[in-house]
Amino acid sequence: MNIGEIARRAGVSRSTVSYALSGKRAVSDETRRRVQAVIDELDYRPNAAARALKEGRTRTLGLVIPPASLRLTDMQLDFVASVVEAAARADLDVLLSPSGGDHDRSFERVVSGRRVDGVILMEIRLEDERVTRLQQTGVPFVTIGHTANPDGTCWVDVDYATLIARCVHHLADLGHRRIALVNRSAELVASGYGPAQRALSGFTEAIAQRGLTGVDLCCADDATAGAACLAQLRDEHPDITAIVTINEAALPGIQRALEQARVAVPEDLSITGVLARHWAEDFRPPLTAADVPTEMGTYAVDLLIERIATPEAPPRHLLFTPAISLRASTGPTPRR
Amino acid sequence: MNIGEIARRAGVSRSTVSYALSGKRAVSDETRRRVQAVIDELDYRPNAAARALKEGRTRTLGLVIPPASLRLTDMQLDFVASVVEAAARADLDVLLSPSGGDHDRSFERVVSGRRVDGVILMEIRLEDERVTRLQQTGVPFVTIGHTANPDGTCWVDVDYATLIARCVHHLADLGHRRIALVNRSAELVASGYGPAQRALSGFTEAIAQRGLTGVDLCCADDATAGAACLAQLRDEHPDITAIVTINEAALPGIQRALEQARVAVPEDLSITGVLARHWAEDFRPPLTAADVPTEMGTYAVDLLIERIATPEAPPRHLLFTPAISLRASTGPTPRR
DNA sequence: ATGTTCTGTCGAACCGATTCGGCGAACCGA
DNA sequence: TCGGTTCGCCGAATCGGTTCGACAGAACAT
Repeated sequence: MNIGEIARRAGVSRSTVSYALSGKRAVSDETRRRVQAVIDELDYRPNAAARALKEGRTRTLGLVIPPASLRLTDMQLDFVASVVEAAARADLDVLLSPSGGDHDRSFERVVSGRRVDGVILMEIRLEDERVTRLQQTGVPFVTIGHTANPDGTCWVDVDYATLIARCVHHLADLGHRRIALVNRSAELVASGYGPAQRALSGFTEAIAQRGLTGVDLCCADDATAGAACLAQLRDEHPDITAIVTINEAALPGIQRALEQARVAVPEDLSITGVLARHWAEDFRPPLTAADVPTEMGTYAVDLLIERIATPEAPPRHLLFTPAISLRASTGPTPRR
Repeated sequence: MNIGEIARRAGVSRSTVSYALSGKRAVSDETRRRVQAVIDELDYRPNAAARALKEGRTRTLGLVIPPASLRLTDMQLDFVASVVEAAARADLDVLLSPSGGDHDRSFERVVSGRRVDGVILMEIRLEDERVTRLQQTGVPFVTIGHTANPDGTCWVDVDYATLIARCVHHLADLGHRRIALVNRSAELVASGYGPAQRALSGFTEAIAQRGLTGVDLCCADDATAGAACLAQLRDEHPDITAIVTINEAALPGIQRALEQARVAVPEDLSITGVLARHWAEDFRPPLTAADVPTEMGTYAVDLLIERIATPEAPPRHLLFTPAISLRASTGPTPRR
């Protein structure tokens, strides 16, 4: 079922079939109808590889995801889903490549085998060799999160520093003087993971600015660690009256530990942070939090499409600073 | 940087470069070294589209996922991750296609544009038109979950019926007489979603076999619905002493409702079911449950690779029936 | 009647790989 | 010394599309 077969059956040349399909040159209505009839009958669709070879583009986007060993957070999952959805809307396919572990063959295939027109890179480190590699090969790319020197690249990101600072200010306005930051895991922080580092810097700055007392701790990304983290906090810093967090996976554990210790939210302890909306809403009581927009992936795809079209244009960035949604988990300092 | 450029610089013909790379014909060591040197210098990699066109295969697998609107469960996520990982090990790439919503253009591109060598289809309905479509086009495919008439197709699946029955028997052995099944959402059951339906049939059968009293309810896939479901259960069927479930997303809500109502597990109520291991382990107390294997995706990929190699071979199936892991959430019937 | 423009179609080149048939040189045994 | 193999390489065809130049015929202006 190639284009030649269609041409023969319709009694025209191969180029005419091509033009009838693409509309790039005029074709008489009569001919177009005849061609279309044959196409419908045989359920013909042009071979993607042949088209890609001739056109020099694949109509495919590469999405580099963290390896399966690191389990994806809900936010990352939302991101992948919205990327795929947005690409589908633009009639683009998405090729997945696990990377960051030892699957570098996959990454190499995707970036230098010209399998894709552009790449979206998630889980960026502040110093990331994959970015360097992409710049070398000249493949258009957009990162989710940004590196230490972000001016030369395209990216979308959440402004963790500002958002965490806003959370601190919100708590300070309510009268809180001693606040804890529950960050992501120690390994992530150590490896230069942007969100974790920027959350910390936003936290320390805001704490200093308001003259408060701040405690920051790392917490692995699971419920058990969350429970342990809350226990440790109440043990070592019993005077803390509010918590700020970006660690979604720890929330169920925190919830459990709170109930076990009979700590009432927000009467005894206020909780807020930067979280995917559904995590905030699933907590009891629902968490006052900056909701990370789920359409980040959509914006990344738009940016990438734009970059593919005009690679010489100066790189653009999108930094999201969503407003804090007031729910029920923050309140005035408890009286003792 | 095409193969002609390499040939010119190495002073050989294009075919020699190709043979040096593939090893399909003898090439002298001297020539091979010279070619390799040029390739390394220019960082050359063959154009994937050209190769796919000539070879008639793309070295790419298609993975059809549910659309983003339905949020993926953790089990599905594990599955996607393990598919991508297994494909990468076999030097295959994975093309994502959201389908089941209204993005059928994407599905059509993937299956009939010869963009992939084979397809993995997840979230199968008992009657699924996508399966019919794939059979029409003759693209090799493997489904995760199976349709009403499963003999003609390749699939991997979890034997929900048997596993849920085993859970019931386990509880019956402990003395429980009145057991509830917390199923997935009513819509899923209504739409003919296999796991939900087979869980139900396994449940009813085992209940009848042991002469027990069974209650089955549907529960939306989120924490709030989980809490509501447990409340309803304790309200309408206060004599229930054990719960069996396959609804992971409802667990945090169930946990919360239990703690609020001061119901002790397993002293007042036993809980078990078929769940991804990490959900079972994150519960307090850890749930006795049949752990759904995380490597399902690996098996699906293996099966698909096999099917691509020998499409005429009779279709194979893999039905998983993992043993129940005894943890701490089931115990003898409470004395009143 | 003649020259010009416009329409619709065709043929051929091309994208970048793989692969088959063939060919010269080296090597073998008789 | 000569016929037959083997080895290593080359040239050309091929996969299935897209696109450019050419061209016949109709429409139109002069």
